[in-house]
Amino acid sequence: MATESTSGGDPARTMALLWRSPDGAGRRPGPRPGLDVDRVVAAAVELADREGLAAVTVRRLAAELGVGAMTLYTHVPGKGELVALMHDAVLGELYPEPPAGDWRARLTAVARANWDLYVRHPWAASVGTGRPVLGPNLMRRYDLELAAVDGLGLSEVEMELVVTVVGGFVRGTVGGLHDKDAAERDSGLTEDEWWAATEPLVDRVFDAARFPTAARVGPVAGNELGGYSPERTFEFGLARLLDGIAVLVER
Amino acid sequence: MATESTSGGDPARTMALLWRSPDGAGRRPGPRPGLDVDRVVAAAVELADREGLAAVTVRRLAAELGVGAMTLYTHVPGKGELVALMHDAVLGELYPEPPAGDWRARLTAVARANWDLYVRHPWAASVGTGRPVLGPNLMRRYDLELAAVDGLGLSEVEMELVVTVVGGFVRGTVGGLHDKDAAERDSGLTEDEWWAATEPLVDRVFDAARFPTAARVGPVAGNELGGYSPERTFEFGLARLLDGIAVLVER
DNA sequence: GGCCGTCTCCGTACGGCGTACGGTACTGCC
DNA sequence: GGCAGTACCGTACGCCGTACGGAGACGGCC
Repeated sequence: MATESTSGGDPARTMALLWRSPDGAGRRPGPRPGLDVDRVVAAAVELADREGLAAVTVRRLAAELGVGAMTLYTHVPGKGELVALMHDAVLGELYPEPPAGDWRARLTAVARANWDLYVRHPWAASVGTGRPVLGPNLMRRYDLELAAVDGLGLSEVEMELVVTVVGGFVRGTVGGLHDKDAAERDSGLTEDEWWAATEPLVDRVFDAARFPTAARVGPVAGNELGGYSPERTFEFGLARLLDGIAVLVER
Repeated sequence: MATESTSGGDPARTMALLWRSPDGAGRRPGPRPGLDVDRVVAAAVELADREGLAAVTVRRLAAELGVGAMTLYTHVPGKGELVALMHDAVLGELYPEPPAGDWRARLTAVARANWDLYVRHPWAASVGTGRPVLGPNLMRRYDLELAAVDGLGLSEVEMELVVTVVGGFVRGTVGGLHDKDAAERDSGLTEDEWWAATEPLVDRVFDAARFPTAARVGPVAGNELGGYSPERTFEFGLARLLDGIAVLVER
């Protein structure tokens, strides 16, 4: 699912940036910086929210900040690290308060908080997690989400699996939202307009006898859900998933 | 989640290619074609399986086929359409036989078939679905998966939602696998090597008092699962999801 | 006060990408 | 035999990320 890599240069440098570790020395000689990591990252997040992660190019971002392209490399080692910093930055929006209530309320809060985050920052769902960038906000999320399933009599492994499954479900489902946004942005067509243009083409090839169930269900679902509806899918799927976890928890 | 767009040129041309509609005329004047769509798509799929979707560039693919870069444009309108054709092509591997058995067996078969497909073709999980490319194999999948949840007393909308949720879960979970592959490929480090290099950096900043649950669960889960384990997540999550769907079906 | 070393900023350039355009050579039909 | 339509593809354009090196600002030291 995720396509945007975050790997790149020196991991120690990346970690230092993520945790904003002071580099030891105080004011050094040289001109006063006109820019800092936080401003760069904030502008990048804002740009990605507005026009998608693909619009965040070094030149574009630099122009938006009113500096030359290569200036960004003074503050950030490279594009990969920038994306990592953006990702950890938006994760910082999660859980102003830790999830509370009974386990079902807590897990619902976890799912909904992640969903809302990805709605605000759709690009964030496509940041690769193959080598998780272990920033402070990712750590905090991991900790709070595990805490949300603590004390239920689950083993450590089960706790980890529950959290991962819920997270994977949210990411998988929100991916549809992200795709819709991206498609609308770079085709300039709303879903209705697209379907109006596509339907006649489908009719020409679609054989109801060959796809009987699709022919019966597709139109009904399409009408009732108003096309593909990630929100409905999220609500429905979350309810099913929680019912399934209940079987495990309340056994 | 998905980042690879498939949009682009004339939808009618794309549909004709996907459905391999004969274009009416027989042999036309001109040199004998040395290449056709199927060979291009097959080579692209093979290359993507081997080195990831990012390795499928027009120049690279053309070189692999022993032709000039621009030659590909004779057979395929553009990169977007190529990806669409690749996607529909691998979907053709699904369901040599329709899922059979009771509903739980059928839905398990659906989930596992998609999982196996994405294991064979990890890049396929990152092909955007914002404007689904309505090829014959996507249609067939949609039809067969809906049929797998037919006759359970679910409404049309519920049928669609169940299928979408299961699909979203599989895609979301397999995303982890894809990320791992991609990260290993372009960092050259296995997960163990990466963790060995990263752990000391984490220890320097990680504060067990600040993240108590993570400090307790993380190491246990890490050891027992051998790092992040998408396979275990899939098995565990599928069991929970089916239990939850059972509550709906057997109400 | 002057110098040195370091830092910020950034112009230029390189090798990639997708693909528009136009040219060339081949071939089926009249 | 000529023509029209096709397959192939060299060149070029505007993007991308970023390596490299130079210019100018500034703190610390003498």
